[in-house]
Amino acid sequence: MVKDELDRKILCYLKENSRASYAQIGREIGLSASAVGERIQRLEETEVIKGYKTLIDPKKMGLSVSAYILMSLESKNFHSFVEIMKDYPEIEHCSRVTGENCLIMKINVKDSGHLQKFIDRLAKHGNPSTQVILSDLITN
Amino acid sequence: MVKDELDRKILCYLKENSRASYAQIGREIGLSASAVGERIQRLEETEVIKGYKTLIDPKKMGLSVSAYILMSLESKNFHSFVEIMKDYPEIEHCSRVTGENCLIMKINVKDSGHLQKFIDRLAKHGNPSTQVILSDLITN
DNA sequence: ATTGAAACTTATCCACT
DNA sequence: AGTGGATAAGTTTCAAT
Repeated sequence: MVKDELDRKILCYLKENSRASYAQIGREIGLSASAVGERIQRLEETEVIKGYKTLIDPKKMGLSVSAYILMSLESKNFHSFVEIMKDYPEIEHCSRVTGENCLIMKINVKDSGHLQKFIDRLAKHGNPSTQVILSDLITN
Repeated sequence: MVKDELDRKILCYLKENSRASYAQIGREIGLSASAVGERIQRLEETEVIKGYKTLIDPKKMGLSVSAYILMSLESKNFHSFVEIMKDYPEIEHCSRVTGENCLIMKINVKDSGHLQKFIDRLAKHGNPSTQVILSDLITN
């Protein structure tokens, strides 16, 4: 899948600037644009590359409060909640983690009122524990 | 900054596919490529758009264990640790959250041995509490 | 697996609106 | 603030290696 140093260089470059052109990457690593294109196509097909995302500032979209919520669920509710959760637009990402049916999610909400409503909604299904984000120190 | 529905449509589209061409986005929302380009340039300048990232599967890079680590630090160590931490390649992202000098970070490591070493390194500065990721349920 | 050429598509600039 | 035309740059495909 990731064959050699050139693949790693391409991924390293794309990671931080997914809008870079093949030509630009090629100049950087000493390869023709078409070779870069073919390598990237292979990395996409083998799902080494899982997508190209744009980082948008939630604050500038009117979502001024971000938080991590840790939540444990009863076993019987777990899978139904996971389905319900997919329709919550507040959730930026969510992972299942070790511990008794535990989830960690990152959310973006308008304000503390919205946060409260969101927590109340979660509390119907489990025990959410919230930690509001003060600042992002590292973002890769 | 985000002026109207067209801006929101552009951001919504770019969010999930940051490699889309201006022409392609223009076709989608009924605008010329040059108009799309000008809007995106403005969204970049006003930092509504904070970057274009490629999602790479850590497992396919030989990083088979991912985890969230919650960590509280002593007040006097906090800022020096934040500087040290910036050189840890294992950290994918890290946020300061409410609570006594608390951090939440997401990390990717090779295996459980690597995880142990990493936790030991953190433990010199504070009290890390680790939750290994079993699966990603939502990724936006 | 990489190159370079050909054919096609896109980006960027600018005059016009 | 958007359009459309012109030009430079980029993408994609493919034969050759």
